[in-house]
Amino acid sequence: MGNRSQQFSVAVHILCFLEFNKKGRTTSELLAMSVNANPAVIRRIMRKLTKAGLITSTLGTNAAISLAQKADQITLLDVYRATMEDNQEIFMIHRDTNPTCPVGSKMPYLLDGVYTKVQTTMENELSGITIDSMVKSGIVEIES
Amino acid sequence: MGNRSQQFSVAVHILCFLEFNKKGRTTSELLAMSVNANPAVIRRIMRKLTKAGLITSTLGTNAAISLAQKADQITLLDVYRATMEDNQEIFMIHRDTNPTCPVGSKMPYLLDGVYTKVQTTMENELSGITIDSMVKSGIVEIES
DNA sequence: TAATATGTAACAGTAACTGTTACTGATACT
DNA sequence: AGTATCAGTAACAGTTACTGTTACATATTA
Repeated sequence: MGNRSQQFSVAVHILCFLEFNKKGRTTSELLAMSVNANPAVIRRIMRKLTKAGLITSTLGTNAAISLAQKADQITLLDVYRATMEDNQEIFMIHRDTNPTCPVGSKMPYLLDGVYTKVQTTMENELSGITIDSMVKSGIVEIES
Repeated sequence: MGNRSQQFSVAVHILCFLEFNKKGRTTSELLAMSVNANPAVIRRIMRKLTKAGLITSTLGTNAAISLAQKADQITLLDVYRATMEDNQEIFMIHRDTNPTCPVGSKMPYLLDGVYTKVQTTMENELSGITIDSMVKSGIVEIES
């Protein structure tokens, strides 16, 4: 139970790093060092962020990764949508209930309604937090 | 990613069933039929609900399961807390980051703050939904 | 052409949940 | 007393998903 994947957190980490180091050149190996994970893991998450239009990357000797949008326009909802691709739902619904039972036949529908409401609230909260605000609030002291 | 466990949903199902069938006798086998799952699965979840003080059960020939509180006082937050015991956190944080990196060293703390805020919002939403309201809104037609 | 770094595929290891069986223990009815 | 019933619990297999890792293909720059 609970969300066992750390991809959302690592994705936020990557984006914050890119914003923090925007004057320098960021590679997947550098990100891997900051996150303390394998470069392939970073690239696996990068693929989703690229697909979602949040980052861009170039190939070759001077390859570099950078934000595809301004940091104050990338919200945690964008990151959530990008990393949670398949499993967008906050809670899993047991849909294989007994269709002949007055309760069982209606539970999936009922839960759908309730979870949608909760999730919308959560997403509104996420949409109010930007990468820029996170970096500025927590990782500033070195930049002048 | 996302929450792969259906225990929260099944727990809500169980509680709604108990409220709906409060004039009858509910057994774990009856619940298993409504949920369409093995009775042991039901009992596994019942254990958590009992521990949290949401249901009571008796043993013996006429054993029965019933709500330990009035249905309009049991909220989905109670159910969430009961079933998510260990994994209360909505998102997993990658805590094994690089302590020598200005970004990596601060990410876990930053994410803690953000996630706590989001989770509080979600929990407030859950605390506004009761078992009684769910049953009344969706599973009423048979009761007069 | 060589070096560098991303893109991608494949595989093992691990963790968690569900499904299932089987047994124990408590209670009520005969 | 004795038996039937049903909750409580433990144990195990099967499945799924994520992380960690290696290896290779691909694109770009020097």
